[in-house]
Amino acid sequence: MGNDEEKLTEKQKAILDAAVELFAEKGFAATSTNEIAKKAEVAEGTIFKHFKSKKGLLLSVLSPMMVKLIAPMIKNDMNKVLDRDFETFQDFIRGMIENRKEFIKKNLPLLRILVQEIPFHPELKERFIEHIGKEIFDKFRQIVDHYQAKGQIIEADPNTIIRMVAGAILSYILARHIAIPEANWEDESKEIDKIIELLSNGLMPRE
Amino acid sequence: MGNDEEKLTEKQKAILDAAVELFAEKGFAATSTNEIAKKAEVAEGTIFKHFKSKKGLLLSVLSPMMVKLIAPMIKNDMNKVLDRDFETFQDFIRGMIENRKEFIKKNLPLLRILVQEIPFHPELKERFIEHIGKEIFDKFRQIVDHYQAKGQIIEADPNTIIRMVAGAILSYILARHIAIPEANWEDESKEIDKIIELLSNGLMPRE
Amino acid sequence: MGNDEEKLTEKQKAILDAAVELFAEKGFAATSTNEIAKKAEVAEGTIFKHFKSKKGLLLSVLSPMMVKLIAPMIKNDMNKVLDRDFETFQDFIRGMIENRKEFIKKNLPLLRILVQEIPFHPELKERFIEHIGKEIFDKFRQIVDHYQAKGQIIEADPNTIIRMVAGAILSYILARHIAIPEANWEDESKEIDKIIELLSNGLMPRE
Amino acid sequence: MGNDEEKLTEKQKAILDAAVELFAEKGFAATSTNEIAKKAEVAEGTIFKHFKSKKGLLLSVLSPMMVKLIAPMIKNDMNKVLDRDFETFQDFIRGMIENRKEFIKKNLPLLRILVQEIPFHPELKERFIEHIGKEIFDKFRQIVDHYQAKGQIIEADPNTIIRMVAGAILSYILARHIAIPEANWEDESKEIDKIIELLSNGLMPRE
DNA sequence: AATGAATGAGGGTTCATTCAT
DNA sequence: AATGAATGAACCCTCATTCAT
Repeated sequence: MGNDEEKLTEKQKAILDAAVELFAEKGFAATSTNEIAKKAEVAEGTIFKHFKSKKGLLLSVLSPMMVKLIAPMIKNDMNKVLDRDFETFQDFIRGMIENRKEFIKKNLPLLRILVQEIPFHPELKERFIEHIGKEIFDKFRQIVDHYQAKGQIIEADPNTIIRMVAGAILSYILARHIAIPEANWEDESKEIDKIIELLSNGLMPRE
Repeated sequence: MGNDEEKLTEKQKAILDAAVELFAEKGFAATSTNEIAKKAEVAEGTIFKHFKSKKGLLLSVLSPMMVKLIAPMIKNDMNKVLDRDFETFQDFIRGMIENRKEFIKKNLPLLRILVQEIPFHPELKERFIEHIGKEIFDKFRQIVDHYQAKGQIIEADPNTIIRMVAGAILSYILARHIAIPEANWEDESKEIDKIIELLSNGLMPRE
Repeated sequence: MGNDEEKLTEKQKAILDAAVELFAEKGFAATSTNEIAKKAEVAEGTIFKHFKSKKGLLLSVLSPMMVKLIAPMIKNDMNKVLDRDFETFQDFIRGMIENRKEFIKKNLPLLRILVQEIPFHPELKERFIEHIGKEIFDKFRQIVDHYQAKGQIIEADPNTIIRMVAGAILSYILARHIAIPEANWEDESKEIDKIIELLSNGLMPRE
Repeated sequence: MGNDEEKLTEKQKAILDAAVELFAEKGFAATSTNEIAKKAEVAEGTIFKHFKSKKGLLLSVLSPMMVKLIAPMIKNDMNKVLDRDFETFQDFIRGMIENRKEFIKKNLPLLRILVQEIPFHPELKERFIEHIGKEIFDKFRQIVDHYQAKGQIIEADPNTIIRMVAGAILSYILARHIAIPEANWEDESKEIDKIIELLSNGLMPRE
């Protein structure tokens, strides 16, 4: 069920695509397998042949995105930090965002489903926290340590720092792409600059 | 349907309480009116006599909390700012949080339902944005202007500032009370101090 | 339950009126007591205080009309025939129609309910056939005998004659007042004349 | 939903049969889909898979009979009249009845349902009047014209003539097969003879 | 591998009726 | 006499899932 995209048949892909679209639009519980089958132009039985149950379909939908969103951070970003490809913490944040921007935009519906459904599926939550949240959190912590050691960021509680950074970025993504996409937003990289600036320098004027 | 709590009968309260608990636990779509009736120790028909439909029940559950969460900000906080009861921006944020802390803790399930269901109910979203979101956003903007005029916070884009503050606070609430309440957290007011400190001074050391 | 109209309270009348209107419009089974209560501006419980059950209400609605429609025929028409107030069979038919015209027009909804519901309520059917249908049929038969004896109508099977007359009149009422009231009809008494003419002289030309 | 009988599966036929029986016996509104399912020995869901809704089932029940009852009149009877297969108006009526006798007897329950439900389902009424009633009425009118031109029937208003004939036949069918089938009826063709005789010669003796 | 007819449990909702007030 | 809150059975319908083809 942890399908690598390459091994999927046309029908399987059609089902997954339809499921993503509908789960994101109406929520998992409010989407019927019948609707999915229709949108995927597939018989209802076919869904169950491939994914065993509706829940299995949900997991198959979410699994690959978790991996793809998280893995590069652990593999690449960390190394780039250690190899001094990111000289400053700001560079790191900008780089991290830049690397995921396209992926996130393409997979917004998936992210939405993940965020929506995690509270209702303990296995999902557990899997996410244990295998992914912790790992990424650890990596992030090491990165914070790294820049703290270099004296680039202050000696505050790393947890709070991480939450602050994550909160700033996520609240931006949520506001821009999900909550009020209809507002007139500036160019994306400018918005990101503003966030990074504020994050690093705070809200109070420097003397 | 916009019930003042005082006018509710025992049964109505029992239904609302049961609904809140179950909606928060399993989500709106995955909760059956049958379950609600059982938990409220009421006949299923009674629910529909009072709330017309399952969706009507959802609205009746969410309406009062929206009002109670938002109204005081507009009425009280703003005045306190103008009356210099909050000397600094930090004081304002601390005061605002302090005033809502109890309410939020008592109504966490309701907040959760609101956040979970808003994406799937356009009327809800509209009502929230139009009648509440805009008003509170305007107020907040005035407050930012006020402190910017006093030179207490930098001249950055107010939207970004607001998102930053809100993001920091919400990510704390989410992390502490919903996502990983099982982590070992420090005393709440200390955590709040850390957030405010970081928000105002930023992540980079002041020389 | 066989209420004489005089003894009814305001509420009872309101209930009966509302019931008549709704039963006629949507049918007995498809009308809810709740609707009746609302239209009668009465509490739902009140209906059951007075009429015991929904079916009881139906019977209370239909009982008086059966009596009023049928009784005069037995009491008056027959005597008029015997007293030679109706010289010919045609006079009799015209008189009978004339006497009931107003009543029927005013009570079309009731007639409709009666016709609609009789097939589904054996007691109703039985009561109608036993106590009313037979009596009126007997009377009618005597009348046919009377005019046959006078040589005014042919010696055919009285049953067939009665059915023919009744069929002609009813199909006119149905067509004009229920099935296609929107067609452009001639003046009512002219239509009646045509029916009587055709009934008595038949479809074939008299040489 | 306008099913040709041939294309129906066993289950579909069973459902339709059960529905006809129950609708005729208790009326559409008073028949539950649960009952139909049980009588058809089918799961309740199956009904809705095939007929979409209870109302859809009603339409599927009635549609084919409307067609089958009416179509032959337009196609065959008219031609027979023109081809002088029916020399007299009486022949025509007798032929028309004869041709439909079996069908009507087999489909009495269906006729009953049609008559009972038409008043409560505007689409049904409309469909019947527009697509069927008008067509058959026009045909019938042409036939009356035809025989009037030949001098076989009098020059009265064709509408009245049609209503008279239809009323006579229908009141016979209603009386014999629905209202009081328990009465002791003569042989059917004799009854028909009597009706035709009365229709053509009227109630008054020809000197 | 794929279908879609069939299932029956359970969904939200309405119902006639009761009963304390 | 009148109310209307409360009931729970029954309503129509949808659901995820199965299975013969």
